[in-house]
Amino acid sequence: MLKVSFPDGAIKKYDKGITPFEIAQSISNSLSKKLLSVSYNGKQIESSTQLNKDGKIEFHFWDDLKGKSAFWHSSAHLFAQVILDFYPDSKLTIGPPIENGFYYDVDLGKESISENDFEKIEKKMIEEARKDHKFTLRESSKKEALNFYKKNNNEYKTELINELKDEKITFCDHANFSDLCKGGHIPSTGHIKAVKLLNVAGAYWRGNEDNKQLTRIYGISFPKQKLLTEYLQLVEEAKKRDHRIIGKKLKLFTFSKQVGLGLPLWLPKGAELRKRLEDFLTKAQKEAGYEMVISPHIGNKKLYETSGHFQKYGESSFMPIKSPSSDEEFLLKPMNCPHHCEIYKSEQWSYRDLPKRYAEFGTVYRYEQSGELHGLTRVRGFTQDDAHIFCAQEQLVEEFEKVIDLVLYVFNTLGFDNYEVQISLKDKENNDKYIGSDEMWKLSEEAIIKATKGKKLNYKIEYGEAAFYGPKLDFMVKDALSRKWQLGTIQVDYNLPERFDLTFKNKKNKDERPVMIHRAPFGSLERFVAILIEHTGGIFPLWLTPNQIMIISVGEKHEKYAKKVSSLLEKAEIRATLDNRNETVGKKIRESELNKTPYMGIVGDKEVKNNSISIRALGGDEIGEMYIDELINFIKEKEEKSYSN
RNA sequence: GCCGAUGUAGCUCAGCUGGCUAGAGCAGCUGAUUUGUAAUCAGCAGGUCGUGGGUUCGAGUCCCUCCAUCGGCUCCA
Repeated sequence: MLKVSFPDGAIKKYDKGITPFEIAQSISNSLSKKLLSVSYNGKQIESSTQLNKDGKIEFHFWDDLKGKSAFWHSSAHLFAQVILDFYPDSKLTIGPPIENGFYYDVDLGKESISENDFEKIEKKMIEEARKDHKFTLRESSKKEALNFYKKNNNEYKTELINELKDEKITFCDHANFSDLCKGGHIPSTGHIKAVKLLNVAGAYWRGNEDNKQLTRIYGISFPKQKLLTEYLQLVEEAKKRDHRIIGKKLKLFTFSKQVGLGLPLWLPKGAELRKRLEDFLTKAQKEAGYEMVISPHIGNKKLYETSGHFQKYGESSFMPIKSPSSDEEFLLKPMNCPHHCEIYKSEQWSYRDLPKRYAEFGTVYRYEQSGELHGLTRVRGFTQDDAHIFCAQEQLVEEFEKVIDLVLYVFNTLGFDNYEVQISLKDKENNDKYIGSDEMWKLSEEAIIKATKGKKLNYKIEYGEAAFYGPKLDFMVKDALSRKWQLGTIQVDYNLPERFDLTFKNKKNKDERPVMIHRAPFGSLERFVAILIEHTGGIFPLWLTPNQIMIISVGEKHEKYAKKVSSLLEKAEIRATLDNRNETVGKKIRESELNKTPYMGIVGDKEVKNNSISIRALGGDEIGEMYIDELINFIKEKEEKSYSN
């Protein structure tokens, strides 16, 4: 007999060799029909796998992540089967489930595929799905597996098989189709009721630019047609929150071909909003012991040779600027750190002076590849809310923790609660991508991990994501379409202090090398504003919003009073805009709504008579009639509350 | 940089398989209207159809080049 325990704590006995599917069936028939996948002792298995050891069972359905991932993984198999029907000479590579759906990378050889081909593939997939083919896992030897892929010269699968350490290899079969696979499928294709292929893209084999580019097809599938419709609607809604669209509508920023690609132009409303963000951070930084510095937009090439940035990025960046009279060359400042190192060097420091914390809203220029540019999130000229902290080794972890506090304070105030904390370490296989000794790297990595643990953050380690001079702690936030962007970043650096020969006098009056922390809570103002727009849909907190209240006059005879109200508000430092146009009240309200103005104040006969104003909130809520000083207090109070922590 | 798609007025879009002076709404300008909680009415003006080439009697429409944008890949100091 076999003892199986359930998540609710119940333990039941079954005959050996029973399958999870049969267990589900024994509980209820409807349960087994919904069953998509199973974990047994923590490992995701097939619902048809015979159980021979005692263990803990967990059923997965559509509403949990493992259920979905089995569903999409299996859909990728179905896709692969159909792709081979239409393109028999193509070579399959990998096809994993992702956060929303799945993709499959295929080498189509001479063929190509476009979105016009999607419909026939989707149709065929559904046709095949309806035949309710069972997914079955089959063991095979390495040799057999290699032979199988030799037949169609699939060098990709061959490479994958050769890398597998196990002699036992598994295939997943359904219908007449087999794919190298380690398991985790839904019982049969019949569960798949709706399929949508989303887009085609090029993707390099194993993510390496030097390898062949394969065709990647993204798709998503559902157990009900209705879920697909809902999903597509959700995506449509999300697209409306695109910062590029809202930024245009709200007149926050623009781009001009004449000025240059990836060089944002901040319009008055956007510039003011950005200034408020800067002021907010400046205040927080002052309280945290930072000092503001300012450095120029260009720097001598030698400066970046000293820092090592030129050797690393010189070729792929804006070309040096030559001066008319000498051989000197200058670079557009691609980062602020070397400048801040020189600022540190301008004086002698004692251990008593440390830490020194230099902050600057430093505008930098980087030549991003053309295919990389993306609204405000990826640009060629941007302003970092940069700071560099120079401290003694024993201060490092505490300083790092303080920076974490600052980043979290910024995120909380702006309502970013859905962020991922990522420790970005170096790629151990590719040591030549990095500078600095192993010892320095070890110290830096330890400090970051220690501080992150000290702050009890839930973190994830990513290898190969470090900067070339040191590891980072990155705060990743998703945009409207779930793409992850690095906003806040904190980095430990032993390299630049070495390269710039930075020192301070320690207690024993000996020169000691400081450690450097690079940090930017926003990351860059551009990217931060972009993500903020996508999170808020353009409805900014009251303290940040471009226009706090729109004063709307009903008719011509109220214009004078409206003007008076608006100037009273402005005197009280409330951002009020007057709409005295010869338009209907309905139209003025509509436009104010579309501009996401938080409040509207209507003035007509009644208000002129009462010396008052009638307030309506964005979205239509009636707040009521109040006197002007009441309104001022009301807005001030709401503004205070709009800092969300 | 690479793969795929797209590119028509300031904005959002229509223009079928190539056929006479390229359309609409919004925005703009002018005039009327003086408005009470999401679009008042009328008139006017606005486009070398992304660029350069080609096919054709004829190209917004077909083909090629380049540029840009969008979705990915790679990259991201």
